[in-house]
Amino acid sequence: MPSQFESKEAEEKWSKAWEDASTYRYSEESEAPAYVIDTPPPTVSGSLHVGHVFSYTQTDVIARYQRMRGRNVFYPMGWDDNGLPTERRVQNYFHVRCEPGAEPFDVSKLEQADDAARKLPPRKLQRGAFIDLCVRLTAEDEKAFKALWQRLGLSVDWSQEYSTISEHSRRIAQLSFLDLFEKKHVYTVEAPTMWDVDFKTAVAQAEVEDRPVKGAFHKIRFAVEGGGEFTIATTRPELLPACVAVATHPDDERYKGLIGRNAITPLFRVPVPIFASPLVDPAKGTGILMVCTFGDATDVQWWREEKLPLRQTVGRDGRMTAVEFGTDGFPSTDAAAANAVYATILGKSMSESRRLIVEALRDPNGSADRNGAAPLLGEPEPLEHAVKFFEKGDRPLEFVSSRQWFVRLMNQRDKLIEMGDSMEWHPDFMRLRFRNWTENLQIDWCVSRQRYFGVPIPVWYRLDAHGATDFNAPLVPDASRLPVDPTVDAPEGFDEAQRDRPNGFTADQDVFDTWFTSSLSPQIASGWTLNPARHRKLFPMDVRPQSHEIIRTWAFYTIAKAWLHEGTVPWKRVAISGWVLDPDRKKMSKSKGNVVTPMHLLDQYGSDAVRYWSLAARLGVDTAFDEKVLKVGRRLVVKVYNATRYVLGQEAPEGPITHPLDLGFLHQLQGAVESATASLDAMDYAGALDTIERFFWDSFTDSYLELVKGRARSESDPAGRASAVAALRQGLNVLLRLLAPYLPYVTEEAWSWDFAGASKKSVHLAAWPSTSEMASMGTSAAHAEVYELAKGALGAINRAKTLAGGTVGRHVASLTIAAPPKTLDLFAKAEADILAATRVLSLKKLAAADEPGFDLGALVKEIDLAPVPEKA
RNA sequence: GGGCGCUUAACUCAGCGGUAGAGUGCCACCUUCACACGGUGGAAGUCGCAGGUUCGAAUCCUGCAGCGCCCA
Repeated sequence: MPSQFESKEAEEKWSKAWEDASTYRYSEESEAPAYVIDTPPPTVSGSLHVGHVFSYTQTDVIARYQRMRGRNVFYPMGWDDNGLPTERRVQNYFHVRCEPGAEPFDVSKLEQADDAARKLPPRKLQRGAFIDLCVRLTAEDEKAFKALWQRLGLSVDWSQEYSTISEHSRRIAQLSFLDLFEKKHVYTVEAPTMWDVDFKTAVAQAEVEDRPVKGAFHKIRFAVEGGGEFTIATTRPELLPACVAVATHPDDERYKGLIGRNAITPLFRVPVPIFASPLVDPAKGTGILMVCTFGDATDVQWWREEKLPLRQTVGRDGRMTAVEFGTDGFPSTDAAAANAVYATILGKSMSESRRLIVEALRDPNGSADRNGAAPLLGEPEPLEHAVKFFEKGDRPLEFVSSRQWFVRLMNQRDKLIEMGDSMEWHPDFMRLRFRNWTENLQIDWCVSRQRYFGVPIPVWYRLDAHGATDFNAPLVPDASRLPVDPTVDAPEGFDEAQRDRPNGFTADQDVFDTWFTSSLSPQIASGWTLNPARHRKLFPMDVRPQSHEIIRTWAFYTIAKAWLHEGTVPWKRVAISGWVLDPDRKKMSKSKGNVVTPMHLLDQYGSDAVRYWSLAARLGVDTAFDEKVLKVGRRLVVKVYNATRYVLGQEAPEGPITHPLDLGFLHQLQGAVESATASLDAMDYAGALDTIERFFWDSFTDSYLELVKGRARSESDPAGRASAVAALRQGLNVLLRLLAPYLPYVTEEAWSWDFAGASKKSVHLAAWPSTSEMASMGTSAAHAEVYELAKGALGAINRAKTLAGGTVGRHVASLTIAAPPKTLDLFAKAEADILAATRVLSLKKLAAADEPGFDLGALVKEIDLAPVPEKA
């Protein structure tokens, strides 16, 4: 037993030992009931973050507890590697871009771009080469994550490792699509879709966030056909050429006369209908507004409901596309003037176009009625308003009409709410987040992405005799062929020569939204239809741990998939971890530069201490990062180590535990076990830790251990000595098991010295202390009274000693105590131990009146310290 | 605008109907044979504010304020 605990050495030694011995392996054969965890696959292209350590450790403690309870724990780990974050990381790391038409280039020797390379334009790569780089980089990122997880001591079964881009995951994702296709839960349609103009891809509602943006209300004068005018207010004057209608509230007296007539837009002089809609807020702006293709979601709704024409002027790159006024789609009463204005903004960005349009609106010649007044009234009024952004994007989203695949969810809303409500949420109020989101769903789930590193959508389309694509009858592969890449593989009944030829076929070029695959983590882990027996054992899973910001994405989509595929919930409970905030209670983020990385903390304090910090925080509660708590953790680790060294260093003949103090201590320990067990069963690992730690520190090391130190070495009382040492060992044995899920390294080290026995069985496979195990020791509440009295007397006498100017080591020449008879009775049962622990040489006892609720603070009547011995 | 959560000692947090708690920090003392990454003891809070229910409220209810988050 070395005198110092070296956490780093212990971490290396034991994480290797656990892996070598398959300590955490799920058993396919075991008869024991399974406990199944749907581990969140982290996005590996993201940087390691102290928040990872926090939430994943909270999962691990549950896994370890259930394993000790005898459950056959299924605890896999996945990596979410496909999707946009990886593409961005690869683009930046190698300074490359994917362009399907690029020249071939051998990327096998390509290294991280240096400063010189970054001065040149990014290298253009074909899709295959780009994907190779994505695979290469994610493999490295996964290594870093895995090293962290192993160092942290996550009891993951690494034989169940998966990644969301692996062949198996691609197969499951495509199977999911086929199932949804057969059940008619997916459809493709050309429709306005939220579109990121930088990433040039469609995004789903769940990936959209509102951000406050500074803008301005522009008041613009429109003419009315046949005479008259009115003024609209808009924050997006650049969409004036895309104006298709004007809307006002049906009850707004100011504009009632206009409804049903046509307006004429300024500059472009397009006649557009004026209609009434209750969605217009009369108090906002001027109460009458222009409807465009497409300024926002309401424009899309009006386009559908009012059957308005489509005037798409915003291109997929966020620039003004070529349109011609005076043609069918773009009528104008003065096409020449319209085209002249439009020519100035053609190909320009939104912000540039806005500036140019506002400029043009200041010119009286631009007005629709040419009455000598400029169409722009006054100066734009600055305001701050919420604008929709792709959560990973930098420019506002545009609504662009494009062909996309959707999963039909709007018709499932009620059922999804029901599914969410039927699950346990920890903490419970988190269910409201799910409900809130689901109730407010606006559109079906757009699952196609115009990206490269993802699971291909397994679909082809027929081409007719003229080479036109028939989107009405998509071709899907047989399930047995999956995974397929339709850009490489041909559909059944066709051969490769017919690709992109009249009467042949063409591939769907898109890949799935990352969430389409990550929402299948339970099915990926269980094997689903590929392994029905295993799936039946593992699904629905016991618990999904995750953090709260992805309730609307990850939890939501996973619940949706389980419902659409199998009509059930994916898990019984959801455990929501909080965030780690910086010391000022601000969210950690790269842009703020306040992210704490975990590795140096593990080096400095040890994994067990870092785990202690994570596990002292309750589920769902955001916690400020506080290094002090790591120190507390380390203190506990050292204390466990040293207490074990002491207890195992005591020697005594074999003998039963008979002393009332010893039995009383064990009785109280049983109470702690029951309390901790109840907390853990309710997912309250933090409450259990509090109970265990407090008992360990206060009751075990500070009280019990001090009280029996003398007797454990006694030469004159062999039976008492045997009892003390046996109880010390029993107490330590139980406490090490209670602490094992929290502090796996130090408890394993301590356990290995003796309790592991000849078989060297890990503490992590030992049984969680049970009520029956504790009950067999013959303890009772009466014993507990003796123990509690002794504990209290120890404190009272120490207090008196300190107040008298003594120290703990100082002997007490004489002590007089006074208490009611019952207390003195209890005192007598542990008297020798109490006097030894407090170094009292002579004791006088006075009987006080027998009053209930005697306070031990009044126990000591007189105390005389012995003289300090001369130093030798 | 609707909803949720938080507000307890200088700090980080427990407690959630019955006499205010822990750890850190602070102060004093102590190297006692497991542990100075330690021990013993001490000082420190009108439990955000205002009402209400109750014999009794940090704890339940209502309102308000501040902070954070979710949704629109």
